[in-house]
Amino acid sequence: MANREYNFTEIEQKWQGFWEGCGLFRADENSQKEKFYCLVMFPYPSGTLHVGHGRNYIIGDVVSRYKIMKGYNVLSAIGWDAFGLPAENAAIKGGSHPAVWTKNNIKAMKRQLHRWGVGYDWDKEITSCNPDYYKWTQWIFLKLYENNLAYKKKAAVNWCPSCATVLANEQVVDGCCERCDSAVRQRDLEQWFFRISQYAQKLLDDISLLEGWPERVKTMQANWIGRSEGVRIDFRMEHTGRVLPCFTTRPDTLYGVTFVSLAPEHPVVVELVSGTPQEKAVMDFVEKARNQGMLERTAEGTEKEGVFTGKYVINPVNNSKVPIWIANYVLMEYGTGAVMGVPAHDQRDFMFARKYHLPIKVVIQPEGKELNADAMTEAYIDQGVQVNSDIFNGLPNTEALQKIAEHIESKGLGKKTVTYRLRDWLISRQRYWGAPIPIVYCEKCGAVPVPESQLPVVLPENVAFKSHGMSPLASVDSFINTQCPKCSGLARREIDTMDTFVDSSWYFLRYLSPRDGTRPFVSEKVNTWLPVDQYIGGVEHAILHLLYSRFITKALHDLGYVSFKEPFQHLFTQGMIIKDGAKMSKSKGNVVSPDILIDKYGADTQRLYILFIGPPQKDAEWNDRGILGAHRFLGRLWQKITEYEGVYEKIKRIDLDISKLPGDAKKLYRLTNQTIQKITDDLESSWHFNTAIASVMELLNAVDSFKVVVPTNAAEEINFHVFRHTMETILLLTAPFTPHICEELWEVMGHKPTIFHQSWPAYDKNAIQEETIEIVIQVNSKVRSRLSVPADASEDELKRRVLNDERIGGFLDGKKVMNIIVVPGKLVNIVAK
RNA sequence: GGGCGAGUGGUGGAAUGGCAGACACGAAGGACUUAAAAUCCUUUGGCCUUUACCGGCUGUGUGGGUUCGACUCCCACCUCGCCCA
Repeated sequence: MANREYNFTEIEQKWQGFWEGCGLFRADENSQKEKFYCLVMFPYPSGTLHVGHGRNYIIGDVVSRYKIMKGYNVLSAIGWDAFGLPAENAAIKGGSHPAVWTKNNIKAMKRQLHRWGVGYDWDKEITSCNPDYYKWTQWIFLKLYENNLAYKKKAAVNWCPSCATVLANEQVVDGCCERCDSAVRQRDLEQWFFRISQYAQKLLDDISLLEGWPERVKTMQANWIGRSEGVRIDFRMEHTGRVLPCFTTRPDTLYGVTFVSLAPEHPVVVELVSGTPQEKAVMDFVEKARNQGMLERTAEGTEKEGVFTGKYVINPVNNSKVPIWIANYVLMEYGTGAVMGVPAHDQRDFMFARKYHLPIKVVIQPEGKELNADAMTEAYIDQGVQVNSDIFNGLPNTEALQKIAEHIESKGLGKKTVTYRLRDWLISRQRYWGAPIPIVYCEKCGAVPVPESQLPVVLPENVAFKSHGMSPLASVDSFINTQCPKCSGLARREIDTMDTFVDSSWYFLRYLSPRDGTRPFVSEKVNTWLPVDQYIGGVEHAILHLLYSRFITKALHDLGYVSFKEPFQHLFTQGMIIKDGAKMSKSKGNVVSPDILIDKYGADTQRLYILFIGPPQKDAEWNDRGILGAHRFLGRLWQKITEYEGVYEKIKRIDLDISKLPGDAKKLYRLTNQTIQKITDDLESSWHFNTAIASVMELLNAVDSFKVVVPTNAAEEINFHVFRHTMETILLLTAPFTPHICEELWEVMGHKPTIFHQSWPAYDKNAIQEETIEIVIQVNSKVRSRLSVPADASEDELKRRVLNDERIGGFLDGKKVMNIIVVPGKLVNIVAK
């Protein structure tokens, strides 16, 4: 029989069109089936996709197709995280307008997604830079603002003096501007914030609800939120008697305080030194520290530096007078911006004290050795017993920690406090290509929110991009000048735009009603479809995007818009594809383009290789030649099935019964059923696509040595039945990975499309059990022989046969059998001396 | 410095207490071909032994431990990656 050629280009186009036409991925609103919301992180349209990106979409597609076959009503949608800096940078460099640049990239990437054969409900496509989307991003801002979850305050921003512009954090590379390399300074500007810190405890507590999340992502989130319990201790300033609150997690070291240090930004600094001899030195230091940048200031290797203010505070528990210093390693953002210095028991304080010759006082002695302040070379931070601590002497420090905290609180000298590392979310960007913040400033009324009826605040298109100076919006008069919604007087619009993480923190709600012009999302729909059953994306979003999305969901929940507390039930983080030892990136020049490979081998080959390359949660090294193995497998599958094209329809179907099959057929039929079990297991439990594919390859290898011909007698017909069953099973099991070829071959085997409306194969329970098994015989844990026995052989039977084994006899000569260990179904180990 | 993850043939990887290296890639040899590609067959961790078969030893970053038995569990260490300081 003449085989057809495997023309993957033609086949892939044919089936992509077919699925689109039959609406395979169109989620059914009225279905009785159980819902399954499968979500991949929507891409930033940066240009074109490389094979590393592909992993995300292909995994998502495998899950969607598998769930469709499992009988779920699947929702799988895609969109574009389309606001962002690269588009604007391209415009500044003299390229096209961000809108055009973005639109072109979306077009290119959409084509790539189609060519991979990944299926989405394209009717639900959303683009975050379109007014019909960002109108609702602005709506969310207003809701947060109305509920005191959005506010404005002065905050330090990154400022490049040479470009005369504000920089986003990601534009600051090693403390310098990414464009001109000049040192970035901190500058105070009015900034918009979301009050995520108000949700710190809920975000922390509800991590326990995230059962389907990787442990490490949950740990990263918990660390980022950074809850710490401690005590606010009110020191009094000697010269005024006013309170200077210090936060500490170690109240047990309170008697060891020998100085207090303030953050350079601390508001009390100016009044402490103004008009004093220290003023100049202190203010110079403050200026220097502020230009140092947070990261550098707190880095372990950085020199701890400080300056004395000339003033003192009184330690409330022992009335000792200690100097107030300013120190670069103290941050205003943490605690109260003032910390007590305990050099004997804190390493940074220790280094600081040694540098500036401040006293060191030991208050915790370790068990069994004597600390001597003068002889110490580093701080003692571990546990011990209190000394020099008045009424707390002799207590273990862990106990004293509680007692001193209670003592402080009962005497009104401070309060037990919980602090979080999590800061409020700074959402304003001094940038053009983002959703405008819907606020206007009126001389009479102040900051006034734009009423919902006037949304969206449309981003003007006709603007000039300059590499220097303010955001392009600052010079668009028609945008800036407006009427106050309250008093109709003259007003100016806010020119800052929103962080793109705001756009992406709610897009999964919009997929359910992407064209609804009256509301951001339909509560009944999102309450039905969410939480997302499976979220798939890169681990690089483990903190920010996922935390922001959780926050927005919780805020919407508390405001009564959604009924669920968490947006994502299960999270899967796929590993990166590495090439030449590095992450694929344009700048490194190590990207592999999917288009060339699809032209040469087809999308199915590429999908199969990406899935076969290794376990998907781990990083994997790309090998250009490795793809050949995947292509060969598909070629052999094609060959095997098309060889009998036309025969399948002629042979009547019968039910197979393993007990009636001859030897070879029985073996193949059993292996086929075992493979169904193995693959289903791999997909359900661990997502080990690589081993799933390996076992299909093994099955196909087994088919190679199975004798099958176009049947002319009853025996040949039995074999053909078994062969057909195996090949159909292979197609069903492989369809989620390589959908086009499987769909085509399904048709070749005489079926009507689509294979995805077939149910996932179930294995024949009678057919997976082996009749005879091979038992390994060990002598002193070394394999010495093998034995073929019935699967149900008893332990005694095994022992008897093993000891009678002729090969084993030689190894037991002159030895005494001490013990025989039998592992049923696996091995027998004879321990002999 | 802390937390988490990883370390297995020439390469990607498999095995989560029971035959280490499944399945692939690459390589070597062979078949087909005028030739090449494609395809198919055989071999393929290292060392030793043997004409050959059959064998033996050794081997999962390093060093200990638990166990009849350890890539797998425990302790210490080294290297790399990520996150936090």
